Amino acid sequence: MKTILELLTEKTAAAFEAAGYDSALGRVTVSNRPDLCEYQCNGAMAGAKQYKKAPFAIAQEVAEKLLECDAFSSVEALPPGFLNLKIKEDFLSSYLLDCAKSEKMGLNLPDSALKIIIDYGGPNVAKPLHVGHLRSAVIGEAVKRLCRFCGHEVIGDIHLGDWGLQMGLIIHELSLRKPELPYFDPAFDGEYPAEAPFTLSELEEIYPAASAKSKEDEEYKAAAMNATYRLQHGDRGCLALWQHIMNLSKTDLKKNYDKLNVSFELWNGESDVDSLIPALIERLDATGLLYESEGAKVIDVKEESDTKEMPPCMILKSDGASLYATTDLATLVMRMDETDPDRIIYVVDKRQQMHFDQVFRVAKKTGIVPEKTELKFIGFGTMNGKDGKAFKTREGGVMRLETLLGDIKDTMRKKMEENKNASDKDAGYDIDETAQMVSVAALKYADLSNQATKDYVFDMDRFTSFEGNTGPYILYTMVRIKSILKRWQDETGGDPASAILKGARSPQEKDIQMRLAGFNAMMAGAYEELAPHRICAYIYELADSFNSFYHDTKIMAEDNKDVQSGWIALLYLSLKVFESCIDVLGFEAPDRM
RNA sequence: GUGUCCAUAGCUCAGCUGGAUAGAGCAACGGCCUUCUAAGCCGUGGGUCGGGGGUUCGAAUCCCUUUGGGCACGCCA
Repeated sequence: MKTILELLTEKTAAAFEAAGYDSALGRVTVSNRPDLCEYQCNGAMAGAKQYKKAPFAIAQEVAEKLLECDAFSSVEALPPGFLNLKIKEDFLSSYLLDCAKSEKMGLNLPDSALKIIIDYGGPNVAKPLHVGHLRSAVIGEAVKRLCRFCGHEVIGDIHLGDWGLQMGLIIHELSLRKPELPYFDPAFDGEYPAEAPFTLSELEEIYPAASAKSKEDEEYKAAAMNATYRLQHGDRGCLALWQHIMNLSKTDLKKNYDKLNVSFELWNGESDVDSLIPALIERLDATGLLYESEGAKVIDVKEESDTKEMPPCMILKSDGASLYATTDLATLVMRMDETDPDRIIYVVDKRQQMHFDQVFRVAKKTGIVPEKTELKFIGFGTMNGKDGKAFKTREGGVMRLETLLGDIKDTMRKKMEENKNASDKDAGYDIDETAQMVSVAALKYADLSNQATKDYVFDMDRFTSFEGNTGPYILYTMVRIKSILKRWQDETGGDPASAILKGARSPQEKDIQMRLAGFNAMMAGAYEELAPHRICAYIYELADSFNSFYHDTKIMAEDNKDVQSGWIALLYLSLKVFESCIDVLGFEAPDRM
């Protein structure tokens, strides 16, 4: 269905036309002076030059034509040429009734769903998740859910880093620590143990230790590279160890992503495309675009319109080994082959912008990805600490995601215990579960409410205080709504879903209705720009409107049951909108907090 | 050096594609709990939108210029 702005624009456009002006001037927007009117149209000013006429005169003529309009209770022309439009209460409420009846609150769904792959997460196995992985996971998940909510078929792919030197480092370090293991015996041809010869925490200690050694010791590094080579060339022992590492690591990753409400449909990694690389090279070679430069194999990606220097994309190193770009291209080959998507969206640190520019150009130029498939890069900024530098622990180390989430949860729990009142002792109220929900909301909302492309400051104290524009504020608002709906249901036995929305009786109520009426346009805009922060801004404003209304209106104390059920309908609709929004953002609201 | 992104209240950020008096939150100050959760509500103070030009009826928004910062620029991923 049409957005309310589209409907109102149709009305004013017709009026412009009736008055003898271009109907394109009739664009209606939400008023930026809510004290004067709800909606406005500035077309008279835009058209003044074209018609060589005072904008105020045009506005007056158009206002004249809108007197009989069923949508506006008043239309006022104001100098220099504003057209101030006040909406009729019943026009607004009947629009909302239509929205409520539609599947997704008035959001238009596409005729045919696009097939979209979202590449996000990108953790390395054998390394714990840290705050550097947070943004990709949180933003990627939100973008995935946003696309899905807007009616598309979406596949999330974690794109594991599971095939590089890091694996060789671990294998080599293990061979030094536990040389007696059968994996290191070339003569061994029996079954390897099913149980991994190390624990997860050992693994997490081994990698940084090995990495540090390799930086100081050339011989050590060479041995690790050799282990990498053996792994990539099918050595049984190496592969078996690799499998152990993968199993342990994936289980742990899953557990941590679960806590964040993040999940992936595909757990593919670099290892899955390794076998495709030889064919990829042949294919690239066959295009004639691949050539040798300084010993390496590269493809030019310069374009006429470039304002900057664009280095060629390196496909093979001078020693013949593959690179980052190679696996990314091979991954594209696989994705086109298996899924043939209409769009692939990468949610990656913005510092990798140029790399992806190069990969995308090679993919298009060589036909790996056809013209019709859109390759989209969403680059996000760094999460900084209060000092403006990359977020660190107090000791200056990298903070694990688990620790961060745990700290927020602890603070949260304390706060809940302080606020505890008698009714919270009821059965079915799980303080731990609630603390978990609220902390996830706090963390995700803090991230998503900023524009993805910008760096942002993560201030632990600020986000655990839970005041103002925060995830918990949104949840708190929803809890208030849920609480009233439940009481009303208990007291009247009515079903909130069948309560009928009425025309607004107060400015606060009208404010909520207007915001609800803007839901479909907001969501469509957020999808268009792949911008979750627009959703955050929207629910914050909706929460603000609601809380103001809540304060002034004693819903349960209302004697007029007709009026009361109208409010219940409003609350029910608001809750539906809130729930849709936070579901897209990737968190949930408890019933109480 | 080249390119790119950014600069808005003391701090953290919005600003819906050029509109009226630039908005929130935090911090500061003052009010509001015998009635649906005070994680809330209402109010006060706080701005040369980095500087300078330009485009036009009108600019935080578009163009040029300048200053200060972040980031990226072939054999890491």
